[in-house]
Amino acid sequence: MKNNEVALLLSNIADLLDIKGDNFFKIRAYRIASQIISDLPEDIKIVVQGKRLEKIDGIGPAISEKITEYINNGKLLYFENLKKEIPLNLLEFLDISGLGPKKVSTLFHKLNIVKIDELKKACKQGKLRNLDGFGELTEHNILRGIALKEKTQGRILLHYATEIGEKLISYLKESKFVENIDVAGSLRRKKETIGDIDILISTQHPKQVMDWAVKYPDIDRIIANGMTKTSILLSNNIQVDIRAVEEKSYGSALQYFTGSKEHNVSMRSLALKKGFKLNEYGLFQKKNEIYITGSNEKEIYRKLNLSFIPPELRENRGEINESINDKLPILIESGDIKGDLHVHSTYSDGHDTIQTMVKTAEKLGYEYIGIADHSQSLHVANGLNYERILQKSEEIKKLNKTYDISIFLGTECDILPNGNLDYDEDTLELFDYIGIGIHTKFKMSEKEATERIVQGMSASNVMFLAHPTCRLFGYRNPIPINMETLFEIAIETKTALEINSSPDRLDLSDIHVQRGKNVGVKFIIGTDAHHVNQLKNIKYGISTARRGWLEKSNVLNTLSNEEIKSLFKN
DNA sequence: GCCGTTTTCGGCCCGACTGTTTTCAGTCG
Repeated sequence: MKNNEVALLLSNIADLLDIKGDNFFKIRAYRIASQIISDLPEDIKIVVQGKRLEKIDGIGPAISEKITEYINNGKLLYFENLKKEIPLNLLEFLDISGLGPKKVSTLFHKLNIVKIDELKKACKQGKLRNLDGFGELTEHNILRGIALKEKTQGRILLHYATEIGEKLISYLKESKFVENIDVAGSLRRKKETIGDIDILISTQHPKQVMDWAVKYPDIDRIIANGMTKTSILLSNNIQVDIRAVEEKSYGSALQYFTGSKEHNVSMRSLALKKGFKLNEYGLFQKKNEIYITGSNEKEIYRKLNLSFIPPELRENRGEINESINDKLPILIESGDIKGDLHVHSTYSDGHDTIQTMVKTAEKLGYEYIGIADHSQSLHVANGLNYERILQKSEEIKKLNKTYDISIFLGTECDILPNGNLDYDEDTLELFDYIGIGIHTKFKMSEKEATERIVQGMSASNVMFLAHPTCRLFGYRNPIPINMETLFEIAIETKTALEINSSPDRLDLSDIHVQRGKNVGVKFIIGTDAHHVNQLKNIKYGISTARRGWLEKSNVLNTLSNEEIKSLFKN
């Protein structure tokens, strides 16, 4: 699937035009188109073949023609020519904090700088300070920006950002001047990776709050420090933006700082159409600037005749239209989850005994838990052979007599490189239910990966496919599965696709979840817990499910104990 | 470059902070 490739192409065009100094709105049109394509719920190739590109809102004749040329020829002449004018290398400069398109353009046209090393050298030699708009401090800031870029690997994972956000909030709350406080930005939207952490505060004494904020013990340096906005860089290189507003603006500020940027642009356009003006200080009458509302976020949506849009949906993927028509999904919530069917124990590579896992599951209020250990050929994970499955089965039978919660005997059976499952049919009969997954030989072509998975899912009685793409953030790329085929076979074989809640997996991703939902795929949210503390990671799987627009009815483990049992051998 | 229940032309979200200026451009979110 070339969706991401096309999205990158459009985004590169936007950046190059930006450096070139082209029309702002034209550049924005390319950026919007790029996002639309990266969020597209189907294969771009099929859309092009069906001549349906131009029907997509935000894609007009010019961009449609360019995408079509790229899909058909594997190349776009317009882009090739653009690259001759502005070297593609320069796009890297835009990631340096403090450098934007205008300065990059000056660096290129006045000093012919196209590489980071050249830029570093020029800064150190003081060659930038005489350029228009540059000064000594600019040189210093660029060098610091480069150092930061080299040190950090970009975005941080959701669970890590969540922890840091919670720590910051409890510190900031120590100030008696803080009234309301919330995380905003991508952290509130629960994106799988977070760029920086946004925190919003309402207060009548912004100066005192900001003074307290910059005394946070873990600070590397203060980037900006104003009356309403402070940015700090933590010693772990994570940037935190803290904003302070008055009580009467808290709701509109929360709406604004939660984003996404694209969602906000659409919201503000909608407000303008209805005769309002929306900014972080409130919703105002357009003509006379009279304040209408602002203290409560829900009220902002209500006044615009929209049903409330949960933060996880605010990505400008059609949520505003659905909200206008009151057709937003009723998103799944943590209380809907009735059990976890992807849990490991000391029988394979888990850290804790079945009993320990069961006790915690009971505390979480679950009706059932499924212990799905690894299969025999996965020696590194102490996979179970026939005899040890029987032994485990006996233990589960005994525990079932002692606990109110139902304990199921499951497996996370390997799909071997040849597509066969790791147990024969007789052995598979021993389990209450069967989960399958890939844990070896990840290097495959799309054809090989897809065939391997299709064959695995086609075996009888498979309940779910665990961590479908096998990705591990910062460690392993997703295996190249053809998603459309995967969805088709999932529906045909009644196999659910897992949303793996492990923070470094979150697999399937939100986009794929939404695509699957649209064609009728069923999902299951599992933690893959190898330690009792990991059972609580279910919240990250739920976040992904919510970002993929899932309702309770799309997820199998929202079913009651009796209902889920009836699915086991179907 | 895209879009239209005011418009096929003329709009397109909007404010804070920094650093380089001497009233504002660039960057950021």
